[in-house]
Amino acid sequence: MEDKQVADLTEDEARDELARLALLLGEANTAYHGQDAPVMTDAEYDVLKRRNTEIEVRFPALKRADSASDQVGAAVSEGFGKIYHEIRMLSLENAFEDTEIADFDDRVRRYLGLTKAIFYTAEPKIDGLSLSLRYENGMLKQAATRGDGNIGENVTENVRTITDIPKALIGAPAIVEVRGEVYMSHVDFAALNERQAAAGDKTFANPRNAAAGSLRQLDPTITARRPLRFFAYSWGVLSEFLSDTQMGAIDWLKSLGFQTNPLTKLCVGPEDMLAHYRSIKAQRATLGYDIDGVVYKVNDLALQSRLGFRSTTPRWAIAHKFPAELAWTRLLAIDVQVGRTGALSPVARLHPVTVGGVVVSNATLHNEDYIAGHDSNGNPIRDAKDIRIGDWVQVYRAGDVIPKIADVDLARRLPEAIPFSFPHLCPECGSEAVREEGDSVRRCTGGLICPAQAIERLKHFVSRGAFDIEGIGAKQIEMFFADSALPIREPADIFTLESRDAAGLIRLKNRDGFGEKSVTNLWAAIRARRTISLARLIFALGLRHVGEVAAQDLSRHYQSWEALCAAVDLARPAALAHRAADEAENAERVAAALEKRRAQITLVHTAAIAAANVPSDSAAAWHELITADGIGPTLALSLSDALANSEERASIDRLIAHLTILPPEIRATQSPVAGKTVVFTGSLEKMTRAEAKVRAEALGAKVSGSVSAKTDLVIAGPGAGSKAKDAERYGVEMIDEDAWLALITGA
DNA sequence: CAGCCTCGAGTTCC
DNA sequence: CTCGAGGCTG
Repeated sequence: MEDKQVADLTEDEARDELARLALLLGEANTAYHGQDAPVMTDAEYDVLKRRNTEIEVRFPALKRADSASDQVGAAVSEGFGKIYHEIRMLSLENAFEDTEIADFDDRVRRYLGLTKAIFYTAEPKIDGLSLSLRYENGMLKQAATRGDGNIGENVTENVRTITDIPKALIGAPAIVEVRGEVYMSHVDFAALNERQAAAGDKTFANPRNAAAGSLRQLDPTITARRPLRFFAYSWGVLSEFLSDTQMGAIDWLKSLGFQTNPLTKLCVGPEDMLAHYRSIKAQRATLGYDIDGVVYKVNDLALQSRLGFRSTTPRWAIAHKFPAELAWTRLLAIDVQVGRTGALSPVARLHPVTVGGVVVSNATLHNEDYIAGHDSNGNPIRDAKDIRIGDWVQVYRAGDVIPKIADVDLARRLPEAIPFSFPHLCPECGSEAVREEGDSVRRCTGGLICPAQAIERLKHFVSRGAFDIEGIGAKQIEMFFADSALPIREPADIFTLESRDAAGLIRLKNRDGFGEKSVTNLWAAIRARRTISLARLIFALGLRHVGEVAAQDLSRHYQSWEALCAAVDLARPAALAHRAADEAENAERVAAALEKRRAQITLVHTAAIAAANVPSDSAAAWHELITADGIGPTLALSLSDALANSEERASIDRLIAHLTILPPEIRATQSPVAGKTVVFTGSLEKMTRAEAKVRAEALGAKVSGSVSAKTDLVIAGPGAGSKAKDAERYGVEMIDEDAWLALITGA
């Protein structure tokens, strides 16, 4: 049937064939996106996909809900449903040195205001995949991978085949989420690879990949034949909590029937933790499964909740990683890439070598000083080496991910090897590439003239946190940028794509990779993004120093694109005066060293003139900009430069013309301190300063360091000094710590 | 003004 | 994931 012409298929044959294709394409997609090796070439994939589309066109009624043709271009289906983690699955802060563990303990105790030693659990860090299991009324209901921490993949059916994971719990609360690590033992891994090889199937590079590949099988019967195991070590949502310590919770998980790691131990203070680390490290080879370090957690759960979280990691845990695996290989070439901001980044092309179970053929070389081994003044740089093409280099994967060069074997250096000369012209557009004083990167000055920068900025524009247009990813940007019939050269072009296509002679749908359906979907996806939040728009522009968070800050502060532009435009003279003053100050420093008085005097003079000519409303707009939350002079100047650049501005205006911009949502919060600016002063007795700040912010308050007319509330402990006086002077309400606690807990 | 924390921008492999 | 640097805190 596979070879039968589409025109000759009966309806039943077509249905079966679509099912077969769905399976094959699904597998290819999973393999392509996951950690597994690709199962087919792109060309083979295209042939199957085209056949799938042809059949669908002939038998529209048979089209499957999971049809691959619904995925546009190379954006392919995921194969698994998505599960939202009610409680985020976080990553851990990493430490490599013993001293970092003492630092961690110091930080924890300082934050809590404790001087005496505290208890930590220490357990091996299993090198597998984290998993969250949800039980309702004792029954396993859902299993999800970590994903990005917020949203994971639904692998419930596969997880049901893992014997270490109970399908039912006895005596458990109504809702229990258990978290832990899926892994494969060394023995099982070796046996699996032997079976795979015997059957002519691909073998896995390491147990971690084997576990990942097995868990992400679309067919649970395959997972069932893979020997996966599971250690429980944490939890998410619990309808009822039964312990007040980490160790107690682990014992509780064990009593529910989960495997917990036998090397989990309670330690007091850093020396004890390090001793257990060394003990685990010594046993590493005999454990029978891969571990990549030791995890320490504050044992007291009440303290854990006081410590809380930073943006991506808890403050109460740290992973102490084992030293990375190293491998020697030859450096074949050094290429220089150009990034979105014009940064020239050197990349090492290596003779392929296996490091930690993965074949590495590229490695980052950071910047030109890193390759030279010293900065532009000849001072040696920490960890950097004089690296030359042809050298034998030692490679490792930092954090087990990014390949880096650890060392160079000077004894094996060829006598003819010469130091790498870093280009001073952009390799992509030939513009001059300059290094700002004190900057470690050299940047192409070509701006949007440089094709590399233009492409990278477009890729950023359509990326996930920005416009996130389904069907236009990095690949499609490359394609459309080079396209002569239907080009995308700037963001606005994306929104004129459909009308240009309609008017064009060569229609998009007639070309490779785009069928009728995918074109329709693409237009729908683009239209859907004509309405966009202000924050996403600002972020998408890809201005230097303006990332996702800064974009949100700007959005929240100015509420509309017009208001933002008006403020930035108004602040322009003040911005220029600020820069002039900066340059004058720098010149002063240089002048002091080199006695270049004349140049300095000129700059100071220019700065003075610039400052004198700043209208007061401009100065006010500038002041508001740089005092807005999270915005400083560097970011403000970058923003100002971008909007004052006529070409850039015109390009942005062309884009805006196609958009409906949504103002930021006002955070609906009932807390009595929401939106208020509060200042803590004096000593606090029931909590530390840091805790107080975090709690206040969680309730929507803004915590400031100094009292001003804008302050709404001052919380004064004993020993409050000048800030209490300021509060009186500005007539700001002042309360003590107890009143504050009553206020926020009463809420 | 120094040190801490968070953010931005860079990169690899599959 | 990590480095460097911007912005904030003490």
